[in-house]
Amino acid sequence: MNRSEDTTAIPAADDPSGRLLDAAERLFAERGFNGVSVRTITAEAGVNLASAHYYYRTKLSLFRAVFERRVLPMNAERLARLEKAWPDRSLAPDLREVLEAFIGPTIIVSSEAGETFRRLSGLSSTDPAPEVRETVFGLYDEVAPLFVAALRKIRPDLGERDLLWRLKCIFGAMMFVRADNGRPEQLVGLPHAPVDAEEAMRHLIPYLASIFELPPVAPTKRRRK
Amino acid sequence: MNRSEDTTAIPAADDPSGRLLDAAERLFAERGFNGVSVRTITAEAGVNLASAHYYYRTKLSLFRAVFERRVLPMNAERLARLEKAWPDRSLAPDLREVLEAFIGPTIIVSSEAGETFRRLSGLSSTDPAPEVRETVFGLYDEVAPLFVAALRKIRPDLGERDLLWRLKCIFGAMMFVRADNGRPEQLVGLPHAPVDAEEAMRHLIPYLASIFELPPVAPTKRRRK
DNA sequence: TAAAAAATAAGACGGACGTTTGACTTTTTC
DNA sequence: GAAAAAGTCAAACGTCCGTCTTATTTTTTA
Repeated sequence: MNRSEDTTAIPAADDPSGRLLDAAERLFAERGFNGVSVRTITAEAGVNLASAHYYYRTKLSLFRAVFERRVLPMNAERLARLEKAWPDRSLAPDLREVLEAFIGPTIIVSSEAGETFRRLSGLSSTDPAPEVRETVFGLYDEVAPLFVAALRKIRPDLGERDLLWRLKCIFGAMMFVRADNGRPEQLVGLPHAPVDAEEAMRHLIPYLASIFELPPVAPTKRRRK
Repeated sequence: MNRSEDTTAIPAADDPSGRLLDAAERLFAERGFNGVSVRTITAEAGVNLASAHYYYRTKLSLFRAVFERRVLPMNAERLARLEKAWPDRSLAPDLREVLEAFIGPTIIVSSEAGETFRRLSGLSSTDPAPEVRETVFGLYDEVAPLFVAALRKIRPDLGERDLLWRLKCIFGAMMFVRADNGRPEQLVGLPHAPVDAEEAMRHLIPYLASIFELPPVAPTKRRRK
């Protein structure tokens, strides 16, 4: 009804396909892929149900479109930052710069619609539906392996298991911050305010760097029975 | 059909209500609350559809029952360990012991059905459906505040924001490990094997302890415009 | 302005969902 | 062994789902 009031997302023109993207992003972020119906999305977007099919064919490809709109520029930014932090592949880059290149764009995202998308992508990486996770992982495949390669270069002394477990901690913290479920705020008695990207980076980088800089975890020798 | 082959969960007798619990746990862990229908659960359990209503009234209360069966003993174990690590509340407990008390039981869980439940509870803490998250959070309310209190006692010098962000990292890593989505394994080129609880603790404890032992993050001074 | 293309609309498709009913069967109780 | 309780069952309730068809309207093109 009100044409200008609730277009929170910046990109996408004010045509039906763009309004569908915006509405879908907002609703998927709140309730997840399977928690929202196409009907709800079209109603929120103020377009006819059939338009969703007309522009995006299926619900999953609408979801993919929502994701691609944000992830593709975000990945470009991550790659650019990583390139800058690691111009010479034969030399080890600086750990903090690599972490910033990898995590920074995912926290900031490229517009004020970031808050919504951040939540969505945090949710989706552990979405119970396999097709959702696969869609999301696929879109990160362009950057994530390079990040792992950089970490390997920084710590060639780490075994595969050590690398794996440090990655789990880094991804876990990153995804949890992005999903922003409000639980930690509830537990320390603070209000659940939107993530402040600058503050997030100020904490995340040293915390995650400290994990990665630890000496290798000695594997427990096979115990004698 | 085969009575003894696939009773993965230890507790719950082999009666319909127990078989429902087992089937529900397995299926919820695979596909999430909204990804499984009551019909699928009853079929997997080999009981009539109406039995689900007879024993548990609603799908959500079946979910809650699944959760309570594991969480209540797990919380008891966490409380016991925390009590042991922190007998005198006026003294600061040892950080690693507190982390072990809090995280250990969630990784190990009390039976070989732990693998299934671990995934389920990792998934559910970021489930898109609010009623699911609330159910889960509610069950952790008995222990989580005590854990935060212990952390405060260990580091009284930390400001609220520092505590908050360290909590986010700790919870994030813990939940990510429990959800075990296989992504890190994929990225480092290792097979996605079930979590080895001993190995998990060997890595998680020093990693998360190192985060918590960092000096306070200096808040950036309010910048002049 | 006529023809072609694009967009929008209403509605129905078959199916799955959570939940409930009411009749039937088994088990328990005395 | 009769009465009561507990458990099981098939069937249906109303609702919502993703998708698609077909018709109509609007816009573009020539």
